[in-house]
Amino acid sequence: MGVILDEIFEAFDKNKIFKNKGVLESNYQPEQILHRDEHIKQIASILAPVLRGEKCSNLFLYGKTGTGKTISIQYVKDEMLKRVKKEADFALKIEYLNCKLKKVSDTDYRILAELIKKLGGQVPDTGLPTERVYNKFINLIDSEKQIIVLILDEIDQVVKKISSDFLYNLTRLNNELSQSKLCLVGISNDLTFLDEIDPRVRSSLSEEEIVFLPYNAIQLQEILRKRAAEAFKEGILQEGVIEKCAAFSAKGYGDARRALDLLRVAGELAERDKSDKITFKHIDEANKKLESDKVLEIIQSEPKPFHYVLNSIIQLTEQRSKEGKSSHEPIFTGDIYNHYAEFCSRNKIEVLTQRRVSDIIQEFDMFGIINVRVVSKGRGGRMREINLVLAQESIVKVKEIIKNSVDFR
DNA sequence: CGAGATTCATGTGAAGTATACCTTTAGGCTTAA
DNA sequence: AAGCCTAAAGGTATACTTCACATGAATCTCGTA
Repeated sequence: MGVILDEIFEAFDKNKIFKNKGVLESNYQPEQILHRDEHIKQIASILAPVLRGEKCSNLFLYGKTGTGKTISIQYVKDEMLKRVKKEADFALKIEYLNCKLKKVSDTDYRILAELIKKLGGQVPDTGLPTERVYNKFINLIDSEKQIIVLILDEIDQVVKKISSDFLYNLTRLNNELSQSKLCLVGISNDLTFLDEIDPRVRSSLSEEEIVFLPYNAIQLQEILRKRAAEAFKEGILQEGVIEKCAAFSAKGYGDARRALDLLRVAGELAERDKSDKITFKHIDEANKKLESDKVLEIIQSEPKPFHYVLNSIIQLTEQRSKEGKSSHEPIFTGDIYNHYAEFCSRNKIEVLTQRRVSDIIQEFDMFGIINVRVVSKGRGGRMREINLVLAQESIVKVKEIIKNSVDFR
């Protein structure tokens, strides 16, 4: 019955492009994963002991973004959870946590808090001694006989922001548990991650390792075709669009997630255009849009002081380009700080120290909003040379955001 | 003329401060037996 | 007497400041060819 209704609704739907947009969204879990059979088999065989209530080896997955790490582990996770219900003399919990999420990323405290929440406990956002949160976590795990698989995605972020002590503690946790067992699955985008961490952690965390290599252009195309067939209506893709999407992101190291985003946004743009085809033009536009959206989101979530600094950077950049294209003088830390300080005092905003502004500039660099290079001008001193790397259209939007956060006189 | 010392303007690390939250604890008040 | 609420006490995380030292090449100094 439902199927029939679907058909009716679809027939009446004015939407010419999408059949099922969800297929292209990043949290979509396809029932079949292309080109990752080997990886999935490996993961499954390593984690299999868990189904019998035994501890399995800790596992470490790495590969660049969009190489199918997350989707593969999720797939195995779901399959295992399906299977475990039949025989239940112990509880099996598999928890997935993306350590890069804004609310999680900063401290070990937050990660633990998040894990506890996922396991059904309660923890406030701040205030508790970290030690106590650890204990709470241990108690929660050990309260009943169970086996827990913790999947920590983007685990490199944790170590970058915190320290490897956190991971060390986690790997040692099994010693403190009496009834339960804990298995760790780490996922990292950073291929050099393992080399940089404490060897003690390294040996225990990566008892097993699986490397995910990027998809090549042909594999990407197959993946895109398959998804596109489910997501779009028949015949709305211009010839070569799939290839172009694949090419766009194969350049960026075969990132499948990005390729799918590209396809989805291109579809949305085509829809807005009232076009009945997705063309190359839409792909190009989608590419730009994705770039600027990412940046805008970051900027929007930053606190006000960041906006003031960014404001100075933008204004100085525009000044420089107006003055004369020939000179094209770069901007330096000092310029920004002076402009910023003047701007703040003019608007009666508290002025931050140079030290702090320096850190803020560095953070902008990490976000990719800015390109920064430390240059020494000999006796002229040593400073950062700063280049804004935003497209013109996103600069306009950034200005909007900033304007809203500044209380002009 | 060239090697080594100086110097500039800021990078960068460590440690300290202020603020915002959080739990625990203890005292006072209410409630029910 | 037990239960509940509230305020004070005691902790932590975070954003920022202060202090102090590190950088690295243009420039200066000065001995030497």
